[in-house]
Amino acid sequence: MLGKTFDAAAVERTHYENWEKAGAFAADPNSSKVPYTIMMPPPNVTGSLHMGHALTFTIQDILVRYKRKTGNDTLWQPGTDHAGIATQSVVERQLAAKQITRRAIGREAFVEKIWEWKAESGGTITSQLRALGASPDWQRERFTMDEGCSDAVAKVFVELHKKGLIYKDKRLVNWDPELHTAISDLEVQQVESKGHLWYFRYPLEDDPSRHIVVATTRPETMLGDSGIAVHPDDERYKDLVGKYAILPLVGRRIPIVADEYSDPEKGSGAVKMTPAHDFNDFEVGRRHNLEQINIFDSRARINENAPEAYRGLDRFDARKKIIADMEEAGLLEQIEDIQHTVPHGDRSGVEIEPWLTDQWYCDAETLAKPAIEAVETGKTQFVPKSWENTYFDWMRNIQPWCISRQLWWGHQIPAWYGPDGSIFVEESEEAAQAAADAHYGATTEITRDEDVLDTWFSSALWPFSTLGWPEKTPELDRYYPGDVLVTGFDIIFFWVARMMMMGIHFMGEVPFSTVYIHALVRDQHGAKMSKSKGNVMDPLDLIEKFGTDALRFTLTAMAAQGRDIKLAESRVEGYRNFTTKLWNAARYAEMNECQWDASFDPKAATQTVNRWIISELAETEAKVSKAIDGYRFNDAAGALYHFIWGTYCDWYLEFTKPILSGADKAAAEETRKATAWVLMQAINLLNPLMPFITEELWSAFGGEGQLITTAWPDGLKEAADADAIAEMDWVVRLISEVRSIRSEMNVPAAAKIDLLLKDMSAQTVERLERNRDVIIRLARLENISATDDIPTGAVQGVIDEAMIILPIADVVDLAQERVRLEKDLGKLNGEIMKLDKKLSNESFISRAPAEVVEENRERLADEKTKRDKLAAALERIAAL
RNA sequence: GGGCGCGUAGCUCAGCGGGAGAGCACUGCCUUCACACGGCAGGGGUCGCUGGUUCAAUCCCAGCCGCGCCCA
Repeated sequence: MLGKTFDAAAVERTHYENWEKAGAFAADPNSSKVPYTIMMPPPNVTGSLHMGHALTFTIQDILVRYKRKTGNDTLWQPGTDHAGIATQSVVERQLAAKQITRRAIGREAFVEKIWEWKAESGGTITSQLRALGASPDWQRERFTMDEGCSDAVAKVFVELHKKGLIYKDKRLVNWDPELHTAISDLEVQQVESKGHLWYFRYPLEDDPSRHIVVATTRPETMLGDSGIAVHPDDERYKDLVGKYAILPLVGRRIPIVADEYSDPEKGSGAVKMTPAHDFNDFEVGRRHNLEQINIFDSRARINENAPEAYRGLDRFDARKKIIADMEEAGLLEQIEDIQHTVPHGDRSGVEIEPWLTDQWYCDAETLAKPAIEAVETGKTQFVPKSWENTYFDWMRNIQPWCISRQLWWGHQIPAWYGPDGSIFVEESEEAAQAAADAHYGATTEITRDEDVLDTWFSSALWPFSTLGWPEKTPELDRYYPGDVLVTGFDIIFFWVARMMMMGIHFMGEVPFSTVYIHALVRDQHGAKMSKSKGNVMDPLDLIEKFGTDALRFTLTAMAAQGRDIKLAESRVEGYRNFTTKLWNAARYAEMNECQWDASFDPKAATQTVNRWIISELAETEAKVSKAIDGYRFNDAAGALYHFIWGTYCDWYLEFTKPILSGADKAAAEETRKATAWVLMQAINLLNPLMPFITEELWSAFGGEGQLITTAWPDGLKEAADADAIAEMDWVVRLISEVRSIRSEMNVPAAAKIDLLLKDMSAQTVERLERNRDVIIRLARLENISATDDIPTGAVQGVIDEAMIILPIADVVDLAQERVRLEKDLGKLNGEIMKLDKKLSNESFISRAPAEVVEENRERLADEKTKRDKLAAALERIAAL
């Protein structure tokens, strides 16, 4: 016996364990079914489940569960990535609490500590994914730093290096002075902030009484200035180009050059050039052979390349001192308040310092070309399509990808150096040693590059490294390329772009044919969820409160393409109520001994009401399949919600109550079976969205095996019956009309009244006879009969050709009835006027498609019939 | 500055060339034998503004106003 409400917490764990035990999630490389592959973008091993995860994994899970049911051999490849900076920071903080630094214990011991931590807490996110009901093939779970993935990384690095697509270069990088590592452009957040523009006077070499004024937002960088740029067309400075200024506080002689980079409108029109500390200056400096003077150490303190007075100062202290010193020297002309963006590291939160270092780069431009073409030619398609623009824009302007990081946690770069700096890039130390020995002609000591690779380098290989590449495994052959990559737009650059580049280069094929970009989950007011704002909703809290199914269904129902999700707890509550509704429908079926019979043949149903619900089910199945196939998850959720609540519960279960208790045993028996059968089919359709409650009900009703591996309903269309739909639609409309009149006329809910019908067609008479009991029950009637007369003071309505007459003269307030009829007539007349106007328009008749014209004619006729009947009813009232 | 997107019922959003929809909220009635996490009925919208295309525009196009995001 089912309990009064669904207790999610009580059954979720059990069903999940049963699925895993039964191997329901497992891909089967030996299967003859068509493979369907989703590569789970690996979450950070340090992470814990947030709303974004909940959405993205719910969507992936729906696709995978659906495809399993529709006859595919599915591989949903799970795993985690090692999240270089994030993970290293966590462990460093733990050590710092004990006053230990990583340098103090050394690389080997430190990395060991991280592995220990990973063993301890690395399972958090995966266990939370289980709580969400995600069904990836856990047996195949991978980690970006496990042996196979690491081998793939080494091989890729070596191969790309041999082709010249990976190289070492001295360039400016985004340096995080807190974490002491280079970071990617994508890990830099531009923060809008208030700042100042300081105007400095730099004296001219040949006439120290004259100055050129430069404006800067970063005075401390002047210590590294090696030039001044002005616009070639700027009349103010034309005579100064080619001359020299003397850098104050330093005394260096620096050239004044003409370069279009300088904007005459901005500041003074003259810009100081610090090629070692600004990306734009770096480019200008290259064009004019300006010196690159690095004035910072790795902590962004002034180094030995600056005058002694400033050495050792932190960059912000140096700024204050320089401003003070310039002012004292009379060289500070003015200070302007400005609004500008300042780059910050998204992990450390500190200001990023553009810094000149030796780093490893990947030639992303070359790798991007085929990746761009693959999307242009449709080998990979974005859904929604508009995201292609974002992808193209980034890929076409891609910069060399800095892949080295000054961390200890990650894939150590497979490059070794000889005593003279010669580089040996090989997959193993032995191979590098052999190469070095051969190079030097004698056994020579080599040392390995200290740095590790960007985490995204290994994530880029995920679609094939997890399948065993570079080995030619059956899995690689079968599951590559994958079908769809599901992710948020903010990750297009991180995953999509890089997986595309590496996949095409090493596999010769795109890694996935579709990229589905879903929304971001925001709070109910549309603000991004963040810890500092305190508006974070924890999916695990919601799961605990309302159940996993309710959370999943909420996210699905709100996952409309191209729009962010503004999530409020009340929505989850609303869909929790939906699970309760479904649960109670099942409880009702159970109480009425509606038992599941797998052999029930929907095509053989004889009762109109059963043929009708089967037809509605068939339409729902079609809608849900179409919606999931088209990544329109909200449509799938909507169709199921409407069918289960609005059709099955609100109407079907009510329609069939008189049959169940009626005298026709055969009809009752068929209806019992149909009730259970339709419920079980609906549960099957709902299963990908709400896996737990559906599995629970499936077993409660004795469904064979587990619902997760039960095939999607098939052949429903053949059982659909348009006549049954038309008939029950008429019944619904009749009942609704009677109820509506009763309510408006304040007929007490408990009062049973008579219903008279006039002018019925033969078909209506038949429909009435077949559904008499149901109509009496649901419209709360005493009796229904046909009539030719309209009793005095009766209340009237219309359904199609027939008049609805409720002889309740004794309780009717005539004035109220007049108001009701006039209101209805008003609406009808409005409609009729619009249709009349349209149909009397010559161009409409001649240019609109014939079926549209015909449809409008029919509608007009229907509305007029109804209007005439109501008008007559109103006249009769007036005559009283 | 460049790009993308959004302005539809009180709120959150579907719809996107031919009769304005949903959920929640709201109002009234109902302790009807599955469900008050419920049932029945109902109110509420010049579909941001202005033009254009069309027989027909919430839907397509242009401009404007307002809002958001991404990139410089």
